[in-house]
Amino acid sequence: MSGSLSPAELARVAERFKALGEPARLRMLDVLRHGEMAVSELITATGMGQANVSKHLQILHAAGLVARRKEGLFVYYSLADRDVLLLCDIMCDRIERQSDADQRRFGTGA
Amino acid sequence: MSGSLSPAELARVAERFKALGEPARLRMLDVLRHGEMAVSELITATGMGQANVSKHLQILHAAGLVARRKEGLFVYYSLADRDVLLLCDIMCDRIERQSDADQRRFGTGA
DNA sequence: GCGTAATATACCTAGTTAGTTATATGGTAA
DNA sequence: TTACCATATAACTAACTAGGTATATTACGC
Repeated sequence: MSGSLSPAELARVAERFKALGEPARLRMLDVLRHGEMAVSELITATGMGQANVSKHLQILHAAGLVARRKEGLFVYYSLADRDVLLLCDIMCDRIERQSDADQRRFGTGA
Repeated sequence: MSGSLSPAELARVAERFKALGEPARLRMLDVLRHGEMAVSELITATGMGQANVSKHLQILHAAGLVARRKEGLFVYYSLADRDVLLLCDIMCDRIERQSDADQRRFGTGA
């Protein structure tokens, strides 16, 4: 965000943030922290439906957040790079800081 | 994203990413890089409708991405902290890197 | 008080999307 | 070939959302 982004650039950045803006997809990324996984493993790990998992994976892949590798019948997905987790970590830290601030502001009920 | 986030935590993180996943809101944040601004200034700077700007500001504020300060008739908004821009910068860097990679892969047409 | 300016909200419409079920695609094994 | 398995996609519904217009709220000056 160096200032004065073109509409096309804004749209691309927004697309990627939007891909992260869904609990189901964040959960899948969280699961993928443990390493590369086949779709069927993700289905088991998340408890989500097969078609739903597949669709979310397409969205994550289109956003460049996960990498894809085919091997026989199976398709293995993994985190595209460490920035993906960095983004989530920053966002989580923000939330922790704001939770702390809220507690300071409203008290913990002691 | 330290692994095994609760559904409530996932929802809160997703809410914040989703707030960033809209070109109009990214544009507003980009404009706010220049400093605190009243709503009317944002309307002028972005060319968006008044109700629309106001609604997007509520979303950004609910996500903790902008700070709000009232002064008389005016309400001034500003970036909540530098992490907001950091997130965008990381995402932009990702896009630049991937654009570079695409150019290397497909050629620049020289 | 009244009028007016700045912002927020209600309401509506059109477009989008998550989740589902059913089906298609691609690859393997017999 | 046929049967089967893993994944992707199509089609549908319900819920959500961006953007607009109209209205409400809030604070100021008179």
